[in-house]
Order: sequence, then C-alpha cells, then structure tokens
Amino acid sequence: MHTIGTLSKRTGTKVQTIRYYEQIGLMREPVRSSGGQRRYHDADLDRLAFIRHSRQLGFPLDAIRELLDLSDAPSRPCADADAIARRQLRQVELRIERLRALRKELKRMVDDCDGDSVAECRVLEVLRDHSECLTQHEEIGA
Amino acid sequence: MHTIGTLSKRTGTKVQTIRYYEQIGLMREPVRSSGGQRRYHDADLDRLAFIRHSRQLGFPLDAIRELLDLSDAPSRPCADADAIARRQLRQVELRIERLRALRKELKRMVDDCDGDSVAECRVLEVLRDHSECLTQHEEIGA
DNA sequence: TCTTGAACCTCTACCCGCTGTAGGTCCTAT
DNA sequence: ATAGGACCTACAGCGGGTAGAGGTTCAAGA
Ligand SMILES: [Zn+2]
Ligand SMILES: [Zn+2]
Ligand SMILES: [Zn+2]
Ligand SMILES: [Zn+2]
Repeated sequence: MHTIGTLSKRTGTKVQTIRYYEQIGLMREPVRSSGGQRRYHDADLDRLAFIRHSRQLGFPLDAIRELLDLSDAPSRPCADADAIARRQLRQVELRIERLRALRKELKRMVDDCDGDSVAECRVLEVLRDHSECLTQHEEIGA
Repeated sequence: MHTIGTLSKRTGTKVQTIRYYEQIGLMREPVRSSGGQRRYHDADLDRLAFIRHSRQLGFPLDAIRELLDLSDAPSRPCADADAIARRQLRQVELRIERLRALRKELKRMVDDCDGDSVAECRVLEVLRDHSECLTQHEEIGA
C-alpha cells in the first residue's frame, strides 16, 4: 500500500494532479486509512504511470481513458488501441505542419527587418497587414 | 462608426471575443450609442485586425499587448518589437522540436504493432513502459 | 507517551483564450 | 407599429491542471 506522496514521487505527478485524476474518474477511488488518507495498490501505481506516460506522448485525457479501458480487456484485438495511436500521430503531424508554416512567416519578418524605427519596422508591418504574408493561416487555436 | 457585428465580420472575430478583448484591456472601450451599444472607429478596426493577425501567427495576448504599445510610438527604434518576434520564433521552433520527438515515438509504436490481441499490443506496451521508448520526453504541457 | 512537523485532507479559485447560453434590450426596415 | 435580427450583461465551461487557505493525520524521535 502506498500513500499519495509515494505515487507522486514514483511517477513524477503532483499530488493535486493525482487527486484531480480521481475527481474526473481517470484514477479509481482508493481505499482510505482509518484517518481518511488515500492508500494505493501497486495496480494504481501502474495505472498512474500509464496515464503519465501517455500524457508525455501527448495523448489527451479522454483518449487515455479509452486506452485504459482497452488495456483491461487483454483478449480483444488491439485495433482500437492502434487506431487511437494513429489518430494521435495524425494530430501531431498536423500540428507540426501548422507550426512549420508559422515558423516560415516569423522567420521572414524577423529576417526582413533592418532594425530601424518602429514606423518602418517590418515585423509590425506584417502584423498590420496579412497581404504581406506568403501563406494563409489556420484558424486560431486550431 | 461601426457596430461590433461589423468588426466581427470584417476581422473574422466572434463578437464575444471582441468584448473579451475589451474586458482584458486589449481593445479600448468604445463610445456607445444612446441605447448603450458599442460604436467603433476605423482605428479600432485596425487594432483588432492587428490583434487577430498576431494571434494567427501564434503570439500570446500579452506579447500582442506589448506590440500594440510599441506600435503607438512610431519614432522609437523597433528593437523591442523584433525581440518579441524572435522570441515567438524560438517558441515555435522549440515546439516543433518537441513534436518531432513525439512523432518519432508514435510512429514507431504504431509501425511495430502487428495488430494482434491487446495482450501483445505494441502500442499499449510502450505506453505502460517508458523504457521501450528511444527518447526522453519533455515535461507535460511544456 | 508525548510532541513535533511533514504529509495529508477538502474546498475554492485561478491560468489561457476564448465560447456558449440565458434572459433581456435596441435598432431598423417594412 | 411591429417583427426580428443584432445587440447587451453576466456567468459557466472547455482542457489539464496548479496554488493556496485552513484544518487533520501520521510516524519518528525524545
Ligand atoms: Zn523591426
Ligand atoms: Zn498573415
Ligand atoms: Zn496494437
Ligand atoms: Zn517514453
């Protein structure tokens, strides 16, 4: 049996975050000590490690929830798990593409400015007028 | 004089977002009609366009705030504006690096799975055990 | 056995950058 | 005059946590 602090140290997760995961139903409710403190089994430690590692690989919490559910049914085919991972891969690739387009525009505006007065600053000119850009932009926050 | 709806259409910004920008002090408080509705000058339209374009290029709102302040002082040198843009460029480059590392791991786990049962799923194996990874990961959410 | 103090508890609020909804008011065209 | 779109305020919620207040429990040392 482990305390929440032990889980925290062993997985590099803040104590509050573990409680948050419990609150949203991602971690199961653990048993409690006579004084009301959480006591975890090894299985909980594994589950938290899984969650954290999935987060480090960028999976959103609801995808992790699905993966955990799948992980509990060992005899089923793994097509669903693979599909989630491929979806995540596509998301990452999409974000890379978007950021590369941004980088291009930013690089260009920074490189083009000769560092004169604000009135002729290339950076501010481009920000004021999108027609100075080479590419279209994605929706904000997409 | 323009209504908020006109600003919204002309800049592709939701009406609520414009009001939000006002609330956080990014847009100036406009004059009001006798009935209390917002009425904007052309300068406000320009300012909103600037904000939106900067957002499309990924600048956070506080950087945009600085850029707007700088933009109001045309005779000063533009070093500060350029520095903000270079900082943004570095952020974007950093994010690209991180995502490329993620992509590599995700690609590998997806490619390695032969689609058998969950018990032998390569995707789930990797998620359970970071030592199956080739690279270290950044802090979550960084 | 008592005392200390680190670790735990609940609850609430906050971060970014918006978005959505409820319930009401204004403006303008017919 | 009336309809109905556009506007108003105020508040809640998203994801994925993080911080703090104010109180309790636990375990080790004296
Ligand atoms: Zn410049
Ligand atoms: Zn542009
Ligand atoms: Zn698989
Ligand atoms: Zn890993």
